[in-house]
Amino acid sequence: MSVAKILVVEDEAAIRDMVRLALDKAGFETLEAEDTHQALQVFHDSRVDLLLLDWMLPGQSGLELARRLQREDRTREIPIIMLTARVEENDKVLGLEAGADDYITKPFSPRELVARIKALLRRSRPQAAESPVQVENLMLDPGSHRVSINDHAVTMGPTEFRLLHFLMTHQNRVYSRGQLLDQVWGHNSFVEERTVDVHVLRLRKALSKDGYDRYIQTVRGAGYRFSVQE
Amino acid sequence: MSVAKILVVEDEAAIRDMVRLALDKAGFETLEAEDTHQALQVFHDSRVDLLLLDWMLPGQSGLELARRLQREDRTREIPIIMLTARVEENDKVLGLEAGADDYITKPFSPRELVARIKALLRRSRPQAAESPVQVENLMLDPGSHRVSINDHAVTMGPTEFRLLHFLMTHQNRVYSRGQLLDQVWGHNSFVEERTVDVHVLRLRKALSKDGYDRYIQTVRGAGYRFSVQE
DNA sequence: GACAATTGTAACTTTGCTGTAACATCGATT
DNA sequence: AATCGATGTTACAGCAAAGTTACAATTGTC
Repeated sequence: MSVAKILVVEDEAAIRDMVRLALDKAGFETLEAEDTHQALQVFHDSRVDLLLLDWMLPGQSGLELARRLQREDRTREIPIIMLTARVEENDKVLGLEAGADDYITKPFSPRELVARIKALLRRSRPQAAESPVQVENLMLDPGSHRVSINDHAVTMGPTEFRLLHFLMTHQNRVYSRGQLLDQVWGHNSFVEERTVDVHVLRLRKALSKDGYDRYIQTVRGAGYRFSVQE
Repeated sequence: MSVAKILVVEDEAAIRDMVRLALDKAGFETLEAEDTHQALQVFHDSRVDLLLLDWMLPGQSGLELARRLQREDRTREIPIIMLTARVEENDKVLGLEAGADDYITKPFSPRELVARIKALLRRSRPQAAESPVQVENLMLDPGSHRVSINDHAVTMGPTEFRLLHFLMTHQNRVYSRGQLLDQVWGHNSFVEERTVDVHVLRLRKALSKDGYDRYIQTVRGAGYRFSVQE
């Protein structure tokens, strides 16, 4: 996850523009939607890391959208910041109940907005703060996004990194190509299952130093496994 | 469930043909219906694992069919992918609300279609994590797909693994070759019964360490049995 | 905008599993 | 012990799964 994608759901074009300007400047990628329907569309088509949601929307309200996202696995973990037009206690309470993680009242400064977003992303992205995983002299550190063998850096592509991370944190269990696609590539990718093989090959090449590729094991007819044994 | 059955509800013959071609090639079994009425007929007559539903149908719309399936227990769990002719916001939202799990807009590539189907089938059939089985020092763990005797790894082919798993979870009962073919090979396999003998032999060889092959017992005239006794 | 890195796919190669037939052995029945 | 059906064993051809390579397309970087 290089750049966080932030979806802004807001009917007023002026506010959308202002928000986008602020987010672009802060280095985020901005997605936009004017209403709930468009928002669902965006959720379907791309990964969203954080949702900026206006509470007062034409048609289906932001509240309903939030509740809906709570119901589905794929969207449940996405942090939500709600935008409220004024300090209305009732809205806030409802919003927090519906799964909003934070709120900000208009008018707000771009600086405050960005600060809240960063804070929330930091908190809700355990991956970034996750602890390093080590197996013998093979070490993977999610924080610095580095892999090393005997303190000697090992290079690999992003996909291989995610694959290794998943496997190291789920040792001794066999995962089918399909499961790995779900876990490592994400839920809606149209990728051939055999593609997994190629990335396993690349990962093995990267780990071949000191024979650490032996831990990436093939289980014929079942999938792949990370294990120290055998 | 060896081969997934997919029902295609689509009025245009050209698209039906294209879809069937793609599904056949991907190894799925295809059922077809031109309208809602025929579709209900198919649901009545056979098991359906996934529904590909055109949204624009003559007569009763796909939307109504989806809602109807939601109402009945037997069909509620069937995942639905809807086919929409064009990007029509309203349709998509209505569809997702009516219980569609995914949608795909025409024109679509066979590859994308198959990929989405596979992903959906994978997700909607979460394999229950099976627990390890142990008999004395013989241990079989479905999760890691491993067999060991006295903590020492034992290797065998996929079929022997499935056979041993079945036998260990159904001890002290005799199974005929025919029954074993059904249980271990799958319900519609055209395999000689004597093939079972060969795999039993291979399994026995694999278990011969410490004499664990003695648990795979022949019951003359009846079949095979896994038992600790005798 | 040129260059490098990464990704996904297809094609080809290699590996080893699977199913079958043929032959050997065993056990029961006469 | 002779016979016959059932089971054990072996060998092998075909095939499916996994490994590998090359490449085109995309993406990121300077």
